[in-house]
Amino acid sequence: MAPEADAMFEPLAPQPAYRRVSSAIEQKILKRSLRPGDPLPTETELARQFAVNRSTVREALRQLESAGLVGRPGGGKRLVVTRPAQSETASRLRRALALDEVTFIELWEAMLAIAPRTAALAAQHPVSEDLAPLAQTIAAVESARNAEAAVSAVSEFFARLAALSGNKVLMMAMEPVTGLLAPSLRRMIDRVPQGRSRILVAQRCILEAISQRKPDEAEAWMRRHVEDFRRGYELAGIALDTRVALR
Amino acid sequence: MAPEADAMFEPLAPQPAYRRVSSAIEQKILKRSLRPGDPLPTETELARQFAVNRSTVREALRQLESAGLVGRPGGGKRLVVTRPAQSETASRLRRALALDEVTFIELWEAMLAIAPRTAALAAQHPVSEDLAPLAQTIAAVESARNAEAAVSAVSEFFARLAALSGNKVLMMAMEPVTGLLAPSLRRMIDRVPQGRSRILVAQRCILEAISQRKPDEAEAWMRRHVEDFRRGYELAGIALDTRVALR
DNA sequence: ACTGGCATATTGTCCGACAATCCGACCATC
DNA sequence: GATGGTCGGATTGTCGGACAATATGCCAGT
Repeated sequence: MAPEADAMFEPLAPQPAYRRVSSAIEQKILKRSLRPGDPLPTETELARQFAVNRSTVREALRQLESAGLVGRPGGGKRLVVTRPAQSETASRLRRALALDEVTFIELWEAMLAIAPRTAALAAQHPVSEDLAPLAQTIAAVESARNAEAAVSAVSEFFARLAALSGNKVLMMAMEPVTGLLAPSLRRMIDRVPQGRSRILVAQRCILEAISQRKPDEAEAWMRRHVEDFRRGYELAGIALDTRVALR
Repeated sequence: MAPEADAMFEPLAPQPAYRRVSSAIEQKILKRSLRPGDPLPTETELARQFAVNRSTVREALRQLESAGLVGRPGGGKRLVVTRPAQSETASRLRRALALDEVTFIELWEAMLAIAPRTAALAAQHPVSEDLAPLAQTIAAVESARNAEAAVSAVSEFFARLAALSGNKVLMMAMEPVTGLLAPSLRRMIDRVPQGRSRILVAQRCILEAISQRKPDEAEAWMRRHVEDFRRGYELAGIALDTRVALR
């Protein structure tokens, strides 16, 4: 990872002003002295405080905007501090993975690691969760007219499950994986006729295990479910090292 | 998540020019018609093509730069298309999780899901990997003078392990988790005297299992290792729902 | 209290300018 | 021929100023 381990000097790079400005504001946000909802000073005011031109401030603001640290909720005019929306972060992660030429098998392995534990957590968490949404997505998988709709319902199933687990880290990890797996799943459903019914059986069992608060059972079913997914993929005759693509 | 489900109309928001420009370039990159390494046209040229002012182009470029889609490798002047560096994406994810007030226990659960499978994969992958770096980080943990160094060596251990697994998704997932867990680990090591030696024992066993290509054993040891971590944390008398902070 | 209108502030976009510096070409030297 | 120096043009970083569109806040009127 460090190809120039023998380099004696760091390349000295005086950062441009727009980056220094954005870092300064970013630090304030990360240190929580600027908190979500707080409005930022106006561009002219920022320019005055940093003693730079407004254009420079604007470039800095665009960086923060792109990072999701500031935003314009409600289509307003002034920028306010915000936290990166989970969906935003997830899609960024998805993009990064896709550009990294991640293969199906890598995603599947990650899925195999994450999903079963997530199911177990969803089953064991004491919070009196509402299982209706989960059941709804199962129904959506069943009643979906085309493969497209079925696939997105399956993704939704995993997302809801992660939400039930109450674990934000797992939620954040799950979304990019299912999102990237979706096209593969779609092809699989197209080619393997019994695929959908097998998915439904597994989902129902998982739901059942969760509603009965049996973590081990939920975990086991989920593991089987994920493994089944891989089998279906092989059955569909697609190479495991196929690189995933964006939608 | 959709508080205005009864809204009849989407708020029509004609996006500002700088966003349209950045989206246009972004699309080209995501579609791979602009590929990493390709130099972008100059700002003036882009301004001409999009028929906007150079300032507007610059704001768009700052967005892409912040997204890691373009960069300036080697401190050059011209921007070239690049893929988001994994470290960059990981730190963004770390930030997002930290701002989301993720708790220790959530991170730990994610770790428990990811790390054992990662260890198993590292042990079973047929590639003739070099285990020396892994052994080195263990040595670093042992010889570390202060808690700070020990902690960063432990993080490094997990990162190397993920690298050995050859799974980019797991690598990407591991980094933010260990990074956010680091401060907790640090406090734990400070307060639990035998903590470090237990870590070392586990790490050696994992290394041993990997070098002997015993996935199950590696997985089991890693699970024990992670569970041990939690125990140490409780022993240190820190609440499990403590929110993690950045560095 | 709600509404509508008005002045002001703020953003989005443009123009033009200039210093710093990176790049490539050209040239001298060994 | 390879290395190193010089130079001019191209490109970026930053600045100042300008103006239209519109969000915001204030005030009057009902």
